[in-house]
Amino acid sequence: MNKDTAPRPASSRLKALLQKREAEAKARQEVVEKASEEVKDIQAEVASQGALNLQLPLFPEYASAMPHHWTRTTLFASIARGKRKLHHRQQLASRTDFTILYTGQQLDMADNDVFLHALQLAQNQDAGQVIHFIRSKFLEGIGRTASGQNTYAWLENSLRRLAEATLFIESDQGQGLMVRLIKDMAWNKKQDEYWLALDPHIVKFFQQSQIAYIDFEVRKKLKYALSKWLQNYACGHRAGEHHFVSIENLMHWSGSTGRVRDFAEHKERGLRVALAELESHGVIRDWEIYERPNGRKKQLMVKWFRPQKVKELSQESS
DNA sequence: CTCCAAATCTTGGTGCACCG
DNA sequence: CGGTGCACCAAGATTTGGAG
Repeated sequence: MNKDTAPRPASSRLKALLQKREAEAKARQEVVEKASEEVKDIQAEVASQGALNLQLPLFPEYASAMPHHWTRTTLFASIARGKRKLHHRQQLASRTDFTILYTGQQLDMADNDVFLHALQLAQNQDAGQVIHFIRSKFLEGIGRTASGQNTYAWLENSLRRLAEATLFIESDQGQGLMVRLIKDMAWNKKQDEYWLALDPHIVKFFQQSQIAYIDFEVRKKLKYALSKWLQNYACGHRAGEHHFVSIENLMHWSGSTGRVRDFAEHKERGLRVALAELESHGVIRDWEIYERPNGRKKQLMVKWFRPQKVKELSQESS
């Protein structure tokens, strides 16, 4: 108690204090009410998302799709037979604005075909809805004609690989997400029936505008794994423009771990063969490998032009 | 359409001689 | 030495042929 302050009579002092507290309490109450309303709004929003009104968009005819970012990573790699690695929280090669930690067996371009075809089947459906398919039809859909146990065993293994793959994706803005490529699977071998459901979170990637549409009619004709990877990559960039990229980056992103010179210069495989194949199907044209001065060393670069209407070109050629 | 077994193919990776 | 062209390697994936 400080005697220097002029003490008001106890009653009026208490009265003033009471009024002050009441006002504070009222203000708090208002804040709480306002906050609870906001919480309700948020809950409603979350609930509506929880109900998964999200839909995978309808793709153009004959097309499947991949998010742009995914096409610039080694999530699906161009690897040789028998070179599949087992990853554990492996950071996949990608551009710096996007990181993926990957756990599971390394996926190759044939697995990519399976995933893309699953997306095709799931398009225009509610996210996470169950897709039903017959093995032979599915294989036909990805351009595999040979039947037999080996092929079916391969498809089953591929689906398992996709289901086992776990991705922790984070943008440079700090937004993160854990997804599986396939969320649910069921099968009945006697009836030759299979069901699978994609991870609804994947659909979020397809809600955004940056989607690479991949022409499956063209893709089925592509012979080389690297061609398929490059088709993804090329379709992840704007059509009607030239694209320039260092060959070293392309090599890393496509999952090749050999020598850059082999990747760039080999006459019977590698980049040159893949680019030539893509050009013959009208995906790209006017490609060129060139050198760019980069400090003391020269950097191997590649450029190409991607026409607007791949579909028309491919129809002309067929 | 499904299954089986064997033959063949694919493709990243490696070693090496050669050349300036 | 540094870069190049080329042959060869591994090892499963894919094809093939045939039968149920």
